[in-house]
Amino acid sequence: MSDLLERLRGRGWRMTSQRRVVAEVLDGDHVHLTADEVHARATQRLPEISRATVYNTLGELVSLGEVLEVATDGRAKRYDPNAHHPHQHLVCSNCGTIRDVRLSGNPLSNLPADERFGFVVAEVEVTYRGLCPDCA
Amino acid sequence: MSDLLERLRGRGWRMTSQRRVVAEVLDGDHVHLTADEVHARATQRLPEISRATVYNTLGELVSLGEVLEVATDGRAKRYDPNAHHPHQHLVCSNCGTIRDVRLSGNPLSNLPADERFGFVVAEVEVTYRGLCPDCA
DNA sequence: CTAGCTGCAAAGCCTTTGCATAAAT
DNA sequence: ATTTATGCAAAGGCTTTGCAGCTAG
Repeated sequence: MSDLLERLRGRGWRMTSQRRVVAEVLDGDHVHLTADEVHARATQRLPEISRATVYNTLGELVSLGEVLEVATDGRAKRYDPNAHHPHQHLVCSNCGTIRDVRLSGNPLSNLPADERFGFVVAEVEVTYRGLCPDCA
Repeated sequence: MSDLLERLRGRGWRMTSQRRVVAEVLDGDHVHLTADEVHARATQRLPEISRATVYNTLGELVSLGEVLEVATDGRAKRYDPNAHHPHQHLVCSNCGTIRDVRLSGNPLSNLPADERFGFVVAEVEVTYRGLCPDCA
């Protein structure tokens, strides 16, 4: 359990009950919820919260750099609150489950400047695809 | 220009004019088209081809392992015909352009067996995100 | 007070599906 | 002849948007 809410307050983020609930639902380790799952959990605490607000809030957290969007082929995007600790993902090709892993080296250093085709590279995303223990 | 069509014939893939056109449009280096772009280009050669057929065909090429799906956050999926030469992607966060790059080492070896959480890992996907020369 | 967030409902984009017709082997 | 692909149109999932009203600061 990290301090997502505290960080947001510290950045002067306007706080509302909806935003607080979204941030609370999202916070934690190995959390990779879809927008719909976030909405479902938020609804348990705040029955009137709308899908639009969940989407707005998630979009904002992503812009702020406090939450990462994880694109999984075909399925709905997932949201990862662990944006401040670089990590990689193990994704199950069957059920879509995601697990965080942490590698030793820095994958960015694998791409020398002279192979970047003029791109200004900001981040690297490493995804291991396969079957999770349950599906294998 | 590789020999996608030849490989497909060799595998006993039932050939139709629609499928041929899709495979032709897709073939080549540094090609990363969306389904809609494939349809647009295919339509130039074969005006009656339907979107459904393009989607069906793309899905089949992916199942056959001849084409890779590239998920880009939010935007439509892109299709990469270069499935037989392992490579990584440089993706522009602004315009979505994709470029292939080839690293020296094998990224899979970066994840030791004891950090796989019981997953049977089949492949690694490495994506470098940043701004392309035009957008930077 | 007032900038800006919320909820609703409608629309949007991308993709899939069902079924009758057409074509490949 | 038989099996499989095609096209159409409709539906589906996920996400965004417009706007009137509400709320935090």
